[in-house]
Amino acid sequence: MSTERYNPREAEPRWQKHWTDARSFEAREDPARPKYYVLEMFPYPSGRIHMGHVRNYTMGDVIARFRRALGYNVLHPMGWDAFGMPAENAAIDRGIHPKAWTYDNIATMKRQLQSMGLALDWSREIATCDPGYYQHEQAMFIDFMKAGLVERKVSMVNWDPVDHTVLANEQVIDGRGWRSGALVEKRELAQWFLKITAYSDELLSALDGLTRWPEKVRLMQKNWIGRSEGLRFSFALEDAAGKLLDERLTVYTTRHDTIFGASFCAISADHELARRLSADDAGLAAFRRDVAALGTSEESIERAEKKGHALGLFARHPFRPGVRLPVYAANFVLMGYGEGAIFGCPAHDQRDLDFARKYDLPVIPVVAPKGTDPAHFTIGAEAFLEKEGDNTVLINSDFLDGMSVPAAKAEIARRFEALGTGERKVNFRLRDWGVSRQRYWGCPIPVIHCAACGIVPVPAAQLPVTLPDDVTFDKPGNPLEHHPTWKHVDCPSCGKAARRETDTFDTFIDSSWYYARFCSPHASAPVDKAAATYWMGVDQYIGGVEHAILHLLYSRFYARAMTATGHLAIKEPFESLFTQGMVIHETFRTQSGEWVFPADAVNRDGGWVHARTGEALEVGGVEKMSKSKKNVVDPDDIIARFGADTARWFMLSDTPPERDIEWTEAGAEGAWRFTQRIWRLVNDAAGYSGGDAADAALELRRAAHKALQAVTEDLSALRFNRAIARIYELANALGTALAAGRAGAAPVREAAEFLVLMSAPMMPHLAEECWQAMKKRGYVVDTPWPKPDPALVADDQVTIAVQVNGKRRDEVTIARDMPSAELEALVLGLDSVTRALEGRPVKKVIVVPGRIANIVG
RNA sequence: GCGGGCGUGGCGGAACGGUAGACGCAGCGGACUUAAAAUCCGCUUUCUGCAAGGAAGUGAGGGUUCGAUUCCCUCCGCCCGCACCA
Repeated sequence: MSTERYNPREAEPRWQKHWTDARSFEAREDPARPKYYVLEMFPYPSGRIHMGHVRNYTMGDVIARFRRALGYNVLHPMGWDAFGMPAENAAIDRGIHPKAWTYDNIATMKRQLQSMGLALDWSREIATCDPGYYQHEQAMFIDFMKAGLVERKVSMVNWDPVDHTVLANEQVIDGRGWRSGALVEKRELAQWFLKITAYSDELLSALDGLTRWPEKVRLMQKNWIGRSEGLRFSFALEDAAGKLLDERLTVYTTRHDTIFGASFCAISADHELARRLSADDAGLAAFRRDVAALGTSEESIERAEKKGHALGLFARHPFRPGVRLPVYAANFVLMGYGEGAIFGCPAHDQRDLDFARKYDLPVIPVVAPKGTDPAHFTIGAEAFLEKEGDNTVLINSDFLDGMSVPAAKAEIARRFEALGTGERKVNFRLRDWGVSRQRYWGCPIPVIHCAACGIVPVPAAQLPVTLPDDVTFDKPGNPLEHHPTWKHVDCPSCGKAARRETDTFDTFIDSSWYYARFCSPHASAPVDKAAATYWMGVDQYIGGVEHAILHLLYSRFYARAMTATGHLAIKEPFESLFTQGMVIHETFRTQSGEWVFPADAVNRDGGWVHARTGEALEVGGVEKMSKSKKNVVDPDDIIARFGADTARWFMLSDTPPERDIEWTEAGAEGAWRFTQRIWRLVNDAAGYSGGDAADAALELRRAAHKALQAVTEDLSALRFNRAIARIYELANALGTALAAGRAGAAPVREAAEFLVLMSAPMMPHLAEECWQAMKKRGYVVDTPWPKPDPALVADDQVTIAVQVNGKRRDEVTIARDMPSAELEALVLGLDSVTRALEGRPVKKVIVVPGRIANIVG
């Protein structure tokens, strides 16, 4: 029968309006129903959505619609991570106010997201730059202060000279600012810190409970937190003349077993002792400047040469009377870890060995493979590092000789503890979270600096501290600092003139609790307890793996801090995490190396040329879509050409969701053809009046129920690409049945209905349109997910392979419940088996019911 | 350097230790059409054979097993994370 083509341009906005008018996706707490909270990482309003957003939000939407059909009360909200530097950059570059720029972008991107037909509860929309949102952030910060989770300290910070701001360690990548790409310098500033390290152990151990997180992400967080068990102890110090000093030098080590191999001590250039001594030591002062200049720059990435400056002090070996170790300031010792001081054991640490060779210090091996003669065990250019499973013993180590490494560690720890100069200590790589930023477009830090009272939190009644709108961006640095009046306030405590904090929060704070705010976006408290208790935690969180450490670790910390201050009652915010792959695309460039938009590249006679200039083009690699390489495809264009359903379908087809997906024109056209194919099949099925041969009907019903079973399982497990393959199979089966004309109207309609309902999470507009074409009552969006009939899912005839010595030689179709003995007799009688045996006697027959029969001969 | 992951047709990819290559894309052939588009049907791992069939085949090599893409070991290649953390 002839049917008009399905026209998404007309149908999609119509259904979007229907869902909005019917408030289909507005969520309300309902204790009687099981809840399901699905959340995708909210976007930064950069201007327009890109294909990565399309993929991310489509996945979340499929889950939301699928869970809804399964009867869950689904919460699926959306908002904007709206503070951040690009808004200020736009202000600086183009003179647009950050607020105007941000809200314009939000309007554009909201329209784009709506055109995708997402099942979102827009009534819960939040923007982090809205005072209605950030006032709660400020209130909670003050609560955190009271709970001892906030600290102000002078610290060495990473200064981004382009953005004029401080970066967290995590925002420094290869010595460069994560956004500006500028080489980062070191500076000292008074900063606000959130004490995430108070939860180091907890954040680490709780990872074990996150069984529905990717193993990879858990491992990355584990390494980031970096727990190590070691010993902290102190050396007695003496001067060059051997006179004992009052001061002792405290070091941290995990290799206390190698204490007898120690040949020097080294402290960080930023160590308090080094600072003090540099006052009277010009050489040391110069050395400290050199180290600071190197900072986190490229040279250190390329493993700068180990360098030190002798302090003229000596550490007395704790177990070797008369032996003393020279103390250096060294460029490879980090102030931020342990005590900022170490003892060097060159034989068993490559850094220490490099250092010892340069300064001609002794190299004494103290650990060697069992059975090695200590007299002949020497160290060359490489330190001897233990590998797991090595069978080693201590040598050259006095009372430790002959012990294993763990036994030696235990003995040394015991002796230090007995002496009272050392203790076992667990250390973490994780540092406290510096949250101060010298920027305008962020949440103001709600404190006041008073000459008389010191730091005074802004009283609750005076919150929010809102950003002034009248700012200028004509000079570098923080506009809040330059503002004529904003920072001048009276001290809430003494009433005298005081100064507002002009720093704003790291935007990672904004995104560390938005998931909780979505539970009650209009509540007067940061979080409504009842709402959060009902909705939290997030049942399925979806986003890019680039947030594996920062955002996810901060959010885990925030959930705990909020719980500690009574705002929440959970620990882990995200029960299940899924990290989706990127969208990649072919690249094209001209002979002169300029990138060309794929839309401008045309294939002519087997080669690629520029559509307008005709210039020959080179095909580059398939890479992540990026504006700089111009290999981008605009979602608006795709939706205008094919409709949202096609774009959504393509994003889920073929490639597993965790892998990178390549956007191809051919693939998009394939998805488009399939939307039309479903439309035709459904229309044919709706008017079907074919025969009703029982076997044909049963075959189609089986195919439909099997597909339903498989798609249900695949969608539950987020295997979208497999679910789609199953839907194709059912479409093929239905097409075959329609062409044969023997299946009967009821089975055909059932198959068509399943086809529509199963594809609805991916192609919701088309599904509604098909539902109407089939004259079904109501709407797909309100229709429960069908249940497969187990009797139809299981075949009663099975085809099993017949193997001889593990090689497939034949196949037989038998009743599913045929007894093994009967099957054995059957396969032994096959000609193909007799031939393959070549006269050998049968030794054994292995029968796996329903799968295989293997004859061993 | 340390840690993790991945290698399957021309391409994206399927495959509870049990018939490798489902499904899609591309390609080839055919039907419909004045023609094209659209659509529908068929073929499509390689080698060999007229065919029935046979042989090889999941990065390479070995092992466990009646049977290995799947489990174990060694190596090669690619990707990602951390990177002086004592």
